[in-house]
Amino acid sequence: MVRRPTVTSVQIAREAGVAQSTVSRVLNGGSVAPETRRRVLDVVAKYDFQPSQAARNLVGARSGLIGVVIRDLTNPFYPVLVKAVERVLHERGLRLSLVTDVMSDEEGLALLRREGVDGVVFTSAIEQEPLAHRMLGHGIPMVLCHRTLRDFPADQVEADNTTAGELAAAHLLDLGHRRIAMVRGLAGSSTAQQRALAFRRKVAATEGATLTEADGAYDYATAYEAVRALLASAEPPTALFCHNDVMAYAALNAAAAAGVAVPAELSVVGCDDVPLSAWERIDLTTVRQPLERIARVGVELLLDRLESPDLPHRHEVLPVELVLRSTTAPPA
Amino acid sequence: MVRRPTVTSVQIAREAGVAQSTVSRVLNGGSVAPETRRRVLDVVAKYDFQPSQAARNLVGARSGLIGVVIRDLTNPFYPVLVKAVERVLHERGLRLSLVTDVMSDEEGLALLRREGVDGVVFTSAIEQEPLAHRMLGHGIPMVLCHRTLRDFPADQVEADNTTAGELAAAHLLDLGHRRIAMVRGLAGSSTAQQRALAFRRKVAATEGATLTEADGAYDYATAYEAVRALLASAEPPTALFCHNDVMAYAALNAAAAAGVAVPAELSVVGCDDVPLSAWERIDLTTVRQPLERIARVGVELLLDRLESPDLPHRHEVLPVELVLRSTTAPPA
DNA sequence: CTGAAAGCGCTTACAG
DNA sequence: CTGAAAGCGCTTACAG
Repeated sequence: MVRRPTVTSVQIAREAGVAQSTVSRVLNGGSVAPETRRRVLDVVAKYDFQPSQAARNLVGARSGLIGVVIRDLTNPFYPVLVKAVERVLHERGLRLSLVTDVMSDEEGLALLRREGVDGVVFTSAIEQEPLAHRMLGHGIPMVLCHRTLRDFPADQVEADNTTAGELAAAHLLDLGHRRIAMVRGLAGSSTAQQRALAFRRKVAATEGATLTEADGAYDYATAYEAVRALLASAEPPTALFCHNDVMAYAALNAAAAAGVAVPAELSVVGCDDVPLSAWERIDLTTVRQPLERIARVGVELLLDRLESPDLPHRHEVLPVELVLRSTTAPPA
Repeated sequence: MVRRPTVTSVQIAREAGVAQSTVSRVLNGGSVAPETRRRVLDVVAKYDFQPSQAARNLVGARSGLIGVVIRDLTNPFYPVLVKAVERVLHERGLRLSLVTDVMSDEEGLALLRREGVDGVVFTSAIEQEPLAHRMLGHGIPMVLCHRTLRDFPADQVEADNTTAGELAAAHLLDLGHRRIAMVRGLAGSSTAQQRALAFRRKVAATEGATLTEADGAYDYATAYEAVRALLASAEPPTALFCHNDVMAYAALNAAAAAGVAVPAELSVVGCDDVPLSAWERIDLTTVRQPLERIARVGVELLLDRLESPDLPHRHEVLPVELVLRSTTAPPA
């Protein structure tokens, strides 16, 4: 393939009768005489000139690229998060470089390094998993956004997952449920750990309440199977806390498949409150995470750090709230 | 911010005792003596060297970047499409540069030009809208993927939307419905136009059948309101064809809100068949588009064109199928 | 097979 | 305010 011809700043300079460096100054806001600036901008407009990002990155201190590490884009949680991150980045004139589960951690890291990202918004950290540590080792500024890591030397933002677990437990216990189950999120994720811990503690403190747990890995299919098994057991639970909304949908669907009425025979509480959950056909009682704010604060922490690398690390915890809808009720 | 120090090919060369161009040859598969190659690769491995993509882009004929233009990432249709596109690109060693509705068309085009994308997968073409034409005008190779444009000089792939409209109409008519409504997709989109035309034709050919139309713009909220209005009319339809699944979900939810039983009082057919539609709580009868194949064929058409710019334009139409689930039944 | 050199298109000191 | 020049880190002919 032949490189298609592109207008460069040299050609703009020639046509405007100035030095190439003057074109650069006009575009980057250096001091230029008004008349000169006008002449240059006229030629820029004439060709709709767009300076090469590759050349800029090569010479400049920043690439304007921010890596965003997620996992499965088809989990409805992530598009909401990515969109919010993208919006904030775009407001600041930054671009997003997406790393998903289409590639391995190894490949993702290599890509972000080759692309020279200025920083990374890491949303899917897992304890005992080296990717986040390796990134930091390569000197890439990073914010842990949504999922966090204990004692990790970086800025972090997350929802108050402890309160999330407590709110879910308190709600189900207050309704009178005692045979309770929990479908956990991905092992090693801070969100699952914190929600599980808080939920367990609250249930354990209640006379006569029993808790069964299953691993749902934040995955629809895994959770569906886990709930199917729970409902088929000798003493099925009357209430279920799922660590995210997607697993709660799986629970609702598995219950429907098993002929178990929600909420009459089974109460279900999720966690996230993605838009789907408000649909009449779903109408899920869930703990709302402030997703937009998590994204915005995450990006802002990262940008602050790019400005001031020596700032002490910050760790923001954002409030959650229980959203009551129609998937919970007192036990039969 | 200070540029953080990065290992370059010059340093690799020095440490391996070879010329910098030899390092480049090792990495890009030029002819190098096995012993030399080994020495270089040892040093590359020692530092986990990643060559700068910016420098590569600046000098090379290709950037390895493919623009992917979508609109709303939170419409569950797009994550599926983007993921499929990303997977194919990754198999070919290419990266994706995402343009969404977070930015204007103007900004998106400027970005793709600055980034020097090798080509663009355009998924959201609209008739009477200049973005696709302007891209082509800038000499950017392009494939119209999913939505197409009449007489547009580029490769195109789409589902057989005419058959989609016919299948939906035939199904509802066969069930005995005569008071039928259609919620149209975005005006100017080929998908909405083709589906509408075929559906109308089929209904018009049926004695006694009437068709009411509403604009849903492929948007949940718009469709919800449209269906609410339809159901509140003096002679509400007994069957509904929505031009995509998201609008069908809106219809199901609006029906639930209005106390209209589906399918007893209202049959609903969608179009897409995204994973959600198979959920027990939704269980939507819909026309399946081969999304993965649309994405794969789209990327392949584009890559073929990058290899051979003078190939005649191809236009692929992929088959659809009706997926019967529980949102349709004979009228009461 | 290997090295020296040119050059991709910019930004950024440095002079004037 | 403006221009000439260096240089970012690579790939790609071109010699040898």
